[in-house]
Amino acid sequence: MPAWGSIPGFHRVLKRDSFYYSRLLQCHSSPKSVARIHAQIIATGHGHNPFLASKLVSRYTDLGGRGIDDARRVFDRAPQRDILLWNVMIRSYANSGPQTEAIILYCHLRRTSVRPNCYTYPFVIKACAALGDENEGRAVHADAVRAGLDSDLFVSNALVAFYAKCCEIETARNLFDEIPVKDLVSWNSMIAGYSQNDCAYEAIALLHQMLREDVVTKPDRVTIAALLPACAALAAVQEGMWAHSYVIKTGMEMDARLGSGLVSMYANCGRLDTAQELFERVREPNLILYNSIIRAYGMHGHAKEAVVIFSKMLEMGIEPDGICFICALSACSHAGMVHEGFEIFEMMDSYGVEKGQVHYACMVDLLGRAGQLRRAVEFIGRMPVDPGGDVWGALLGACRIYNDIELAEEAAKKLFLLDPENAGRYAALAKMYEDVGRWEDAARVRKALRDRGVRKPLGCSMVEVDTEVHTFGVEDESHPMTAEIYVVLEQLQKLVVEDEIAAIG
DNA sequence: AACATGTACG
Repeated sequence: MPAWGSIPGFHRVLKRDSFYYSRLLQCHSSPKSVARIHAQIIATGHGHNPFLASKLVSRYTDLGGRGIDDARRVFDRAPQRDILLWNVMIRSYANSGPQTEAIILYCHLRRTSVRPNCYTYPFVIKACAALGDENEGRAVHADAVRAGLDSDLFVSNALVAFYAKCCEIETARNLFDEIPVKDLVSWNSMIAGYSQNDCAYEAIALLHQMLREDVVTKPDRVTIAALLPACAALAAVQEGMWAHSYVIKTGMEMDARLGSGLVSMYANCGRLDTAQELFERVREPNLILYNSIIRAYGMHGHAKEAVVIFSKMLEMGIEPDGICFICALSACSHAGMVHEGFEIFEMMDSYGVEKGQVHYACMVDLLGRAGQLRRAVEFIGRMPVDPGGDVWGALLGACRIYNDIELAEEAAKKLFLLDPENAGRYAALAKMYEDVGRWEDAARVRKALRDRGVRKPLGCSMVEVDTEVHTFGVEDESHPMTAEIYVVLEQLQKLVVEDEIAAIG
């Protein structure tokens, strides 16, 4: 702009119509120049032009921060609003928040004579998904049906993602199946939906359906990133390695999104070394990638490494979040690093991260596993918030290790009140009674458990051998090779004990 | 002017 202005007579050749300002906005992105062009638009009498208002709304929103407020001022002052202007303003709120504003604007729009079009619905539905507002989303869906736009591919894809986000995974699948010609986003939305709803098997099955049935649509980095949590959940190392090889084969850059998914997948499949190699390969690491690798070390008992990499992350200036502290604290607790755990716990305040139930539970677990049950109880007593099921559950787990039945009863009593549907914890108490021969008490707990009806499945480990997935639960004797497995398990336990003795001596 | 992606205690 300054360069053009310096050409003599330029302003006479160039007509300063709305297209001129539109182009001008296209090539200027700093807050100052956007504001200056905005002033010019008003000064030259183009302020009433809804097309320019749309451009300004988009531009201001792109600036980030408080830019969206400037965008809203442009929208509010526009003397006339066409559907484009409504759409870009709704889009701004859907993407940058507050998403409730997107919905409020849509409601205003419905009361005008301007008709929403096939661009409007994806924006509004996205806002509903971000808020998890199921009722509003259903209403918008109904509007789209009435407007005859629900068969639009973008609207359908947005609805699939929305219902998946609201845990209506079957509704999502039904809509997905209705899409006659699916595109990459259709497949990605549905695969991601399954992954996020703990339907790991379905996610992987759908990928295979995509590869089999849709010859034109090829998986991209979004497909892979959505698939990886499913591979991790099933410890499906074959599928996970296929995903990894696909990344390499198609020359995808190893960004933090793919990296964190792959790190977690390999860690869950027991391949810590591969997870570590992958972590180092990511050029621009971010918080989530660090969280993944810290958890990976922690879950494999390498707490020292987990803490080292946690410190390295802080040195790099990456701000930790609540999840990051959960990963670091649990690493400490599995390795008995009580002192380090408390240091990290105290750091939460200085980083402005709020301490949640899970963090307190980690600390109880840390003390409890280390055998400091009294200190754990004191810690619970000093908590500034009411201890929840997570906290009592951690204490109960520790009582189980150290056979403190009285304290276990106390913790279990609280758990019955707070978290009556969690079967695994009562099973732990019942097992303790059985260990000391208090069969009647054990039977009483198991009966109470049955009476409550809902039985959450117990946790289990999995391992994939060739093409078969084997699962193992606590006290599980259902596997055809149970006898052999327990022989090996006993050998391992002997090795661990010898190792511990060697470490002490 | 459009919809889809990663990390979480026991």
